[in-house]
Amino acid sequence: MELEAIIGRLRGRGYKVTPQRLMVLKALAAERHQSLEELRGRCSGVGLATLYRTLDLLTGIGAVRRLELGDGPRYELAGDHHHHLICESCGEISEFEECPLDGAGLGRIGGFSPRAHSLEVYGRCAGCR
Amino acid sequence: MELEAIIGRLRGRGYKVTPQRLMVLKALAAERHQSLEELRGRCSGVGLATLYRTLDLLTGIGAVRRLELGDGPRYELAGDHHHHLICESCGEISEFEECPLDGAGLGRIGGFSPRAHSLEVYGRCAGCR
DNA sequence: ATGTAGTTGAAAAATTTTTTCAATTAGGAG
DNA sequence: CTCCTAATTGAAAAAATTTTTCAACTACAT
Repeated sequence: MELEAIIGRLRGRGYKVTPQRLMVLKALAAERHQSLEELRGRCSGVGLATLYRTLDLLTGIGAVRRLELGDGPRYELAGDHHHHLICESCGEISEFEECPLDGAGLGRIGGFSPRAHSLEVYGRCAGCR
Repeated sequence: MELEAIIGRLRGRGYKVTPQRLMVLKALAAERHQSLEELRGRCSGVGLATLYRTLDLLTGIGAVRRLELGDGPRYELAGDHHHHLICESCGEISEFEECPLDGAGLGRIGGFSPRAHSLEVYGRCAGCR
């Protein structure tokens, strides 16, 4: 399970597995690309500072991705590779899994060696056309 | 010239071309992906609020892109299509023009019709390998 | 030259994020 | 199971960032 792996990674690095951290992880597992406020809602009892600290920690160990999709940061579990579609009309955010870079891939670019990438696509969702 | 086009667009939409706006535009033309502080440095005499307002305005009319590359927002003229390489070791930001999506292109994705996209590549720069 | 809507700077307000610090707790050692 | 200790937490304060307010100013159409 996804969460188990993250918990293992926390323990492996000497971090404690606290109820607060578990709560944040479960909140993240419940839905993708959530804003801080949404996470707050799902993590009642977890202090604001702890929420920030936990997201920092999880981002640091690669368990969480911090997104900037247009209005304020969002967070999601970093588990699977996918990209975001942002509707410029209604603001809806959706995902797609078929990475357009899969085929072409990213070889060395100049002297730069890629490790990861993020791709955001802006346009209009089905509903808004 | 790039700036002329933007100035035209401002006028066309009923915005005034003020010395402050020109100063911000020239600052943006001087270098890519600048932080607010860098822009501040190049725009002496321009009030902070005006700088924010101007960047907002220019972003609104599509003349400027606001970037989120890792630590704090950055801004650049939206003129040409390019993407960013972010070195995870030293933080250096560089660009590349050859868009990997050029060939494959982005057709309709599900019901979503793409208008633009942004791609950021994280890895290690030549110097850090 | 004039009038006016748009613009500006400075300060205040609002928002967001980080830090501080005393109290609490997870988890290893015995 | 109990103890111990370093890690963690919450609340409040502080810091950083962004937006708003408002009176004075100015670009530019007429």
